[in-house]
Amino acid sequence: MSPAPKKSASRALSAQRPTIRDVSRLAGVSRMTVSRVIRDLDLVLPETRARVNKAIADLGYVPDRAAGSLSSRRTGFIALMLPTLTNANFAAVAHGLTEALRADNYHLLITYTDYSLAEEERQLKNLLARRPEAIVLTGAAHSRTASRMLLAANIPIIEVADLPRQPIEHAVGFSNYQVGRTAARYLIEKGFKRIGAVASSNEGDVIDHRGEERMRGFEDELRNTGMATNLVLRHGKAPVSYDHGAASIAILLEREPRIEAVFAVSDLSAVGVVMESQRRGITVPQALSVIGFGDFEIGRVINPPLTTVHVDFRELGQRTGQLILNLLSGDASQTPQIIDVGLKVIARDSVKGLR
Amino acid sequence: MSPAPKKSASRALSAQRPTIRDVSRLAGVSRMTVSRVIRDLDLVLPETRARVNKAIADLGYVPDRAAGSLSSRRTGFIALMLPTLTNANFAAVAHGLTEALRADNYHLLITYTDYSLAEEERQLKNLLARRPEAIVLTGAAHSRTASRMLLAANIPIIEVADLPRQPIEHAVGFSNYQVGRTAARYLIEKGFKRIGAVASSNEGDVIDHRGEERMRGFEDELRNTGMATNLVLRHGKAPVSYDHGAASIAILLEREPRIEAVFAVSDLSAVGVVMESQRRGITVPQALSVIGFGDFEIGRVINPPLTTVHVDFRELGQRTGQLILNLLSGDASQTPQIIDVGLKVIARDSVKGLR
DNA sequence: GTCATTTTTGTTAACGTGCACATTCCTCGG
DNA sequence: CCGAGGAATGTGCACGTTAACAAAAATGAC
Repeated sequence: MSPAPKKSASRALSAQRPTIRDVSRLAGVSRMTVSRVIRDLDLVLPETRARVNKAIADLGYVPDRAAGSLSSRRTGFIALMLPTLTNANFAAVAHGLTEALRADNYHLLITYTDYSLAEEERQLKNLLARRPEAIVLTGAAHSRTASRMLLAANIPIIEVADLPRQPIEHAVGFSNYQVGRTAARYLIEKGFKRIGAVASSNEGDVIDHRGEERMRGFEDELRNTGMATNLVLRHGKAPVSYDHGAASIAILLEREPRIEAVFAVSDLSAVGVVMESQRRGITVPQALSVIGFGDFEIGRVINPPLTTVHVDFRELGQRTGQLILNLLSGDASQTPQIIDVGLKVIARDSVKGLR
Repeated sequence: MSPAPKKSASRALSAQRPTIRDVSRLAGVSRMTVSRVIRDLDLVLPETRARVNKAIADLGYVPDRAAGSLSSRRTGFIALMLPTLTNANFAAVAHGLTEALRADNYHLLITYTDYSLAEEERQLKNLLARRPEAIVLTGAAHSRTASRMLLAANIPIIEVADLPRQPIEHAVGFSNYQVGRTAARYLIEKGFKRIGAVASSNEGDVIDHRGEERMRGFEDELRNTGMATNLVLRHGKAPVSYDHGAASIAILLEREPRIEAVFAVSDLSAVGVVMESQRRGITVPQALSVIGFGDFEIGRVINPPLTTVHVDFRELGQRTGQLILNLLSGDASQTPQIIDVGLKVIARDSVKGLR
């Protein structure tokens, strides 16, 4: 007499999370209609829509995007791979990207590699399994397998921050090489003769390729102007910090006490240069001029305020987001886009006006 | 004679992304065996495993976690909601969390709310549709619907950073109230009499609830010691910054030129206080002592270095990650865990040693 | 050599949704 | 009052994987 325990019966236990089917039953419509209401496809009669929405609210139904993704073949994920989040500029990229993508309800999948290529490869593998619709990463260097995986993924690839000489596909950023040249030019035009620079070592397992590009540009500009590059110092491990700058300027001062101006590969390092100099009684900018890169908040706050090469990373993120939206909506030309957001020197007080 | 065009035929177009089925055919095994190889379930004969791995490599197969999630009912996502990423401490939490979760191959789903409750609610809805297995968010305040959604999700909820008086479930953090009390106690014990504080306004649409807690603690400690609280200033909009500190100290100096010590709700603001004071010829710490909160890098770098209340956010993230792993592996007690990671004053030179 | 185990592999049926198409219902011109 | 055409809703199946169970093959104790 008692009915055989059917599967549908056991499913009826309300402990289960409600599905679109439960909503459709309660509202007395088909699953498809519920799906339409959820996605706002407005081919639904207002009263039907209201009934469905009530059912959704009553049941506390939350759509399952994994199931939706599987069916529609669109995940709504955008992958973002950064070297670290503990860097205000990279954080700003993430911020700008989010802003641009928020309206279209894309979800950012953020990972960071701690500047390790091996980790990048590992992360990438995991990331691709989530089927992102586009992938954003910092340019410069990737492992062989990483590059292959990227291309095989067959989705838009956008390299950001660094503008690589050979972009994989699209790129939004600035030229680190130009940063170096610009900084050198700035110091040269101010009339300095004994010009130095500090960066991390370009040997070892963790290499700051972006910083190294800046150094290359700096050295090239010095050479092109017929100036010596013997005060361009590579020292210590990436990522550079306050302590790195302090240690580096100590070395440089020993090598050439009459050094006039220094470019630091990052503001963080530049601040260390300034502070250590002051500690030794070398006043900035009277006795030593310093220019950094990145325009970190810290540079605005120290005394004297730091002259620096500035890139708008937030805008960089936003433009990347817009590019992605264009690419995915399909109305953009599919030819690789290379967008240079440019850079500029922000003159504060840490560089003396010789001229 | 010609076979009817079966569906399987059209699928055979190699343009399609390979699935586990393609791998299984090429390797001459069942899909299940491939699945086992992928997930490293080691009930597979080494030679079979090798054959499968070769097929995977040859096809460039990448598993689809959305399909896997649907089937296994485990997404491997951990949701993380922060007010912003543009804050070194929150970034450190994300960093610590990632480190702890990396080994178990969980994937962090990071969003930020820009300190807006409405945005938090919106984000949360999107997040829950991704079926995270746990959700980490900054404590303090949530909207009514947000709280309801959180509870209905039926997954571990961990509030971090702030230790709420009424945690939703688990919490890992420190007491902002204690920060305020500790700062006040520190200044009182140094022997200062005219003690002030600067924070953002607690009125308006964007309220820094955490900062307000610090202020409450600070005021309570002053009151408990029988001291005046008329120099506790709430001014301007959250989030506070360098400029906020500068503007605030200007107001306080007008109110009471003989003010001896100031607690700033954040190091960023504290630095502004220091700089603006110095600009006005008020030396720190001789004429004015300053203590901040957060131990941001900037505080280590300014002159004089900033005394501050420090919390180890990276460790906080790591311990949160460990808690999650315990909770999800099921061998932890399921009773709500409240973990206080503590705090400490880092004495530098911005507070004068009266005693 | 037999049979009970253990190890390895396979089969079937979900998981929850959206696409493509089909159906029903309504409106309106003639 | 009929039928064309559009608006609103419904049906069946596929998306790619894994859990649960079943079967086959290998191993070993006696």
